[in-house]
Amino acid sequence: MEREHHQDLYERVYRIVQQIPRGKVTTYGHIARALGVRSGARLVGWALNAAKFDPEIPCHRVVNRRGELTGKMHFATPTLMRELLEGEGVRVSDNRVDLHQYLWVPPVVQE
DNA sequence: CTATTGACCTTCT
DNA sequence: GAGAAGGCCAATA
Repeated sequence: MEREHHQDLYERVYRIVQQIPRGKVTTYGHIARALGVRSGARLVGWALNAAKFDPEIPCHRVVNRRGELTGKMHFATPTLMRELLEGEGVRVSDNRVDLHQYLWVPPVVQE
């Protein structure tokens, strides 16, 4: 049995982010909860920050619990995240998306 | 090595 | 219902 290292956790985060359907978004808390760490939502942010230059990972589909685009300033341009979401049909108003309409809950990862 | 910060969340007041 | 505090894990100074 392999012990869980942080790299494995990062890999799981990337895997879930890649599974986010186009036109949908999810939150850091849901990803952390799907991974089993209830209060490890900040880790998701760090994981995405480490792979924000990877085009294979749609980091723009991850928002905070309020639906705000808190990570937009960490993209190449401050408006890139919003433009990517709008390009997928997600309506962004006041730097915020409607989670009741676009939220996608990731399945719980079982090992 | 300790202290502070960070793309956050839950719970208590 | 809104606001404050605590907690969690990892990275940086």
